[in-house]
Amino acid sequence: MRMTEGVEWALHSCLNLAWAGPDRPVTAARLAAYHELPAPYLNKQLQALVRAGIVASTSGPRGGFRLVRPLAQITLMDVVAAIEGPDEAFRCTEIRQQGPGGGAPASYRLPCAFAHAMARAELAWRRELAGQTLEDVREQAEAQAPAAPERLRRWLANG
Amino acid sequence: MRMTEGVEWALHSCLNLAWAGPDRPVTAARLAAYHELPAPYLNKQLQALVRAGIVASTSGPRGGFRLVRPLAQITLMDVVAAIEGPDEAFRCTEIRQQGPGGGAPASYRLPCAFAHAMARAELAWRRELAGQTLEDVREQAEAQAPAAPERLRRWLANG
DNA sequence: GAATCACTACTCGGATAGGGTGTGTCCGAGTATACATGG
DNA sequence: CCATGTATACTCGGACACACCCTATCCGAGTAGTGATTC
Repeated sequence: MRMTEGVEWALHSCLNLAWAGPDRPVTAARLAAYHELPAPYLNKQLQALVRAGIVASTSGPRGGFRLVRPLAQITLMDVVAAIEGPDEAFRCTEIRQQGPGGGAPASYRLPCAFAHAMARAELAWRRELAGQTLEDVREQAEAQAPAAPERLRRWLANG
Repeated sequence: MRMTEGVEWALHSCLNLAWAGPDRPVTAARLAAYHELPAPYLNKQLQALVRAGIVASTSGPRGGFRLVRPLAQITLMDVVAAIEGPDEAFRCTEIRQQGPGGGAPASYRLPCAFAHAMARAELAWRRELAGQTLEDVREQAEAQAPAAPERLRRWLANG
């Protein structure tokens, strides 16, 4: 089981957008260059964030992306769902119904016990993701590197 | 994010092995036929369970697979780890260190705040998986379909 | 009749191809800006 | 000097190839059973 690379990019991009401030949008090319990421592909991930209503985009000169709401109102779950999609990791294909092992169809009113157990675990995962906001992460990140926000702003201004 | 199909197969196979009883091993071909699965590929998954020490294999005539320990001592985490591998879903590639965004290396003693947050969620997921044994699932499954174990044993005997 | 040996059939195990999803890239639609032009 | 229309440059957005991992498969190594053979 492996999560898409784009999730990490989207998370850092959201944090960078918050540090950049709401004054003017930041283009995908700038966000990508700041961490040496392929710009068109990061653009693709940002589009997913737009569809999820996390960031907003502006076309044309002086356009770019900006956060729609403050970091405190963006959970990790929001970003993961935006990039990875809403599907669950474990998808029960109901093999119990196939072949000689599949008995009377009346037994299949209730969901597969394995699927239920796996869903329970995924629920715990989602709950934990939904309980942490990007604001929490920002505080930790700034405690580790207090100069990071200012460095980003300078780099954006001088570019 | 998507979990391998083989996890579902491995889980049902373990349950079927428990229902078959410890008297004699069951071949991969029989286990596969019972749910109309591709036999060679299921064999591959069973090999992973062997490497993980969950089932044991016997070669030659009257060979096959059998459970090493009772279902109560096999957690969902054991099976998932055996099939999916030990790697975490979210793998931090430390993009924060790349490009102009990467500041002084001294800031990177501590792990990335995003990676820490994601790891916390995955820990909750793993904890939930480790808290449920196959015995728990067996009880639920037999409550839903009490005839299932006997049907499997009959089918194995008549095959 | 019993033990031994070789043969056979059967099973797992790892090495080998194909398909789907993520990864990376490109070009076109749309817009704010800047400039030239006319009043 | 100011308003207007136009051309321009820049940005996002979706459509297009490539690569890797999961899926599916095959054949060889090893083993238990079986039968013939010999003492």
